[in-house]
Formats: sequence, C-alpha cells, structure tokens
Amino acid sequence: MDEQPRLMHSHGVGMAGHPGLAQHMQDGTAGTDGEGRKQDIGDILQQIMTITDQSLDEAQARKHALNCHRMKPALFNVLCEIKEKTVLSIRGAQEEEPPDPQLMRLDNMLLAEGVAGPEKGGGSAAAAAAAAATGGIGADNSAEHSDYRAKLSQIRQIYHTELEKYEQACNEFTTHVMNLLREQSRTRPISPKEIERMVSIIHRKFSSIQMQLKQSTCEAVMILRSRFLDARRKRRNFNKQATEILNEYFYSHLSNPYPSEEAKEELAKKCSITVSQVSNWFGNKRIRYKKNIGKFQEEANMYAARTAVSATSVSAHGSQANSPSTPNSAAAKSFRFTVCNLFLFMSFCLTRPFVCVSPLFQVDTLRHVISQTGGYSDSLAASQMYSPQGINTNGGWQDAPTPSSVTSPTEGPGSVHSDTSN
DNA sequence: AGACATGATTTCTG
DNA sequence: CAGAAATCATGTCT
Repeated sequence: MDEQPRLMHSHGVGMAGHPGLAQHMQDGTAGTDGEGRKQDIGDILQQIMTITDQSLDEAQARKHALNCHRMKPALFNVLCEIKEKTVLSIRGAQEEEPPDPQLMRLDNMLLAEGVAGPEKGGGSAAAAAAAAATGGIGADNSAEHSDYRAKLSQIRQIYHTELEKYEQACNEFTTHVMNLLREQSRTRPISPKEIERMVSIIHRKFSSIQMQLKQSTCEAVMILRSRFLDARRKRRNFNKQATEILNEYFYSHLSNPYPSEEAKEELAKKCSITVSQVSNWFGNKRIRYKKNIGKFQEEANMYAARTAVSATSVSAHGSQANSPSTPNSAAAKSFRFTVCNLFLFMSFCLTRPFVCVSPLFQVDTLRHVISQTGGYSDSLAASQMYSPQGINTNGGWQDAPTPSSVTSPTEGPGSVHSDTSN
C-alpha cells in the first residue's frame, strides 16, 4: 500500500494538464480502453520510481525492459516537451547572439596584416605599407623588409598551428559531448535542440580561447610593426651622396637655406629620401650651423670651392662643346675663371686656420676675384650665397624664409635645378 | 666605453 | 602650419 501515494503523486505531476500525453498515449495504445491505459502508465512510473532501489543487474534488466516498453516513446516525448518548455524557453531567447564585435575586429586586423587569410604577399604588402609610412624606401631597407616578412610569417605559422590545434580540440570535445548526450538521450530526455544548445555553449567557451589566441597574435604583429616602423630605432645615416647633395644645396643657398616645396621634392628624389626627411635635414642643419658656424666653416669652404670649380668646369665644357676647335673669348674667360677658382680652392686649403678665425675672408675674396673675371653672373650669384652674412644679428637668416626665392633665376650652380654635382 | 655625429621627434612660437 | 629649439635615440669613430 505504500507505493500507491507515490504512484498517484507521480501520476498527478507527470500527466495532469498535459495535452500532448493523451495523443502520445493514444498513438501507442490504440484499441485499449482508459482503464488499461491508466494501468500501463502506473506500471511504467512505478518501475521508474523503484529502479534506484534495485541492484545494478536488476536495474539494467529493468532499464532494458523499460526501453522496450511500448509506452516508452510516448512518455519520453512528453518529458522532452516538458523540459523544452520549462528550461529552453527560459534561456532560448537570449542565446541567439550576433557575432562578437571584438572577435570580428581581431579577424579584420589579422586579415589586414596578412596573418589570417591567403598567404601570398600578405606580409610583404604590410611591410611595403610600413615602409611607405616611414618613407625609407632605400636599398638599405630590403634587409629589414625580409626580416619583417620572416618574422610575420613566423607569427602567421604559429597562429595557424595554434588555430588548427584549437579547432581540433574544439571539434573533438564537441563530438565527445554530442556522443555522450546522444548516448544519454536514450535514458533521459535530451532533445536535439538541447544538444545543439550544448554545442553552442561549448563553442562559446572555446571562442574565448580563440579570442585570446587572436588577441595575442595581434599584439605580436603590432609589436613587430611598431619596431619596424619606429624610425628612431632604425635610424640610418643618409648615404654620402645624399649628404653631399643636401650640403651642396645648403651651402649654395646659405643666405637663405629654405628650399621650396618643389626644391625639397627634387632633393628628396635625388637623395632617395622623403620630403619630410629633407625638411628634417635642413631644420637640423640650419640650427646646427647657426649654433656653431666656426665648426661648419671648413665644410662651407669645401662646398663653396667645389661648387665653384664644378660650375666653371661645366661652363668651360659647355663652351668647348660649342666650338671645340677654336676657343672663343667665352671659353677663354671660362678658362681664366677655372684657374681663378682652382687658385681659390688651393688658397682655401692653405688659409684654413685663418679662414676659421675670419669666416668672411674667403667669401669676400671669392667675390672679389670672381668679379675680376669679368662676368658669369650665375657663378657670382652662387658665390654670394656662400656668405655667412646671411645670418643676422638676431640669430636668424637675413632673408625671410620665403621658399620662392630659392628657385629664383639667380639660383646657384649647386642647386638641384642646375645639376652640376656628382 | 665614451664622445661625438646625426636623423627623428617633440614642444613651442609667430 | 612651417620653422626654431630642445631633446631623444641611434650610428660611428676613437
């Protein structure tokens, strides 16, 4: 008699008010009357309730019997339905979430950096972009490019290996859990929907690992990139030729060493550096020259002489080309000028110590001598620009930094527009 | 290793 | 915003 209340209780909880059950039961018990059905259910429930009191073997046997019972599918479906309605309806709605924006951002970043996505050219494209950003596109950078590419592909390799491992682990675990749930679904009410939900939970848990992986990969790429892009860290001295071109321009425009934008571009092209590098160079040069004129005097003299010699030799060459066999008066003038300048150059070398004491000396001499040669306004104009008198008492250059003036028709021979250097 | 040179960056100014 | 000035960080020389 003590089993009756349990049975009744279970009956009440499990069946009452469940419309689907009648249908299920009808499906499974076609042709039997109501009393018979009640008896069936009572049997089943009683067996279920007492199953834990039995020994393992007995329980296994009973389980098997229950599984084979004709009412089992109906009862199982009812339990599934109840579970679905009570559990899944509560959580179901909030689980439909859009893809994580942060994960999307990381994905995009990795794709842009060439870590994710197709292999070919990804790294080099980023490297090229990085190089373009720094402006250093010289031959010196090729080694660093390959270094960058190598490191990036290393990161890429690690990322893909880890991602593969992660996917494998995720799949293995998901399969394992699915198998387990499928197995269990024979003995407890687990609907396919619930399995699906469990899979999505697993994927969500795993996606946090994926996020970590992607995040650290992004960090690694960023560090690599910042190192590659950090110009200060990878500062390289300009090559000798570039320095000479810049110095020639500087000293031949000493009265107003402010190249125009066009001149800067031209210089940049000639030196294989960027316009901003040219600007930096001139900024540094002006300030350092101004701070210590004496120190730069020797350099100024050298470039003055060199430019003058170069200018005259070009002039002479040009004249000879016009009349190679019979030197005319212009050619003679050029020759005279060349000799004068050679003399000047030698005297610069000999009088260097004195020149340093009196920076104006050679400039005035130069101007005087050139004026005596009777012409070559271009060369004269050029020589005038060597004068350190350009710096006024306020510490600034006399001429206002008006870029247009440097490209004026009186431009010196060392200018980028009249390419007599190198 | 230390001094100096030099390219780049930062801060300030007109 | 260009340039001056100060400063940083690295390269080069001794």
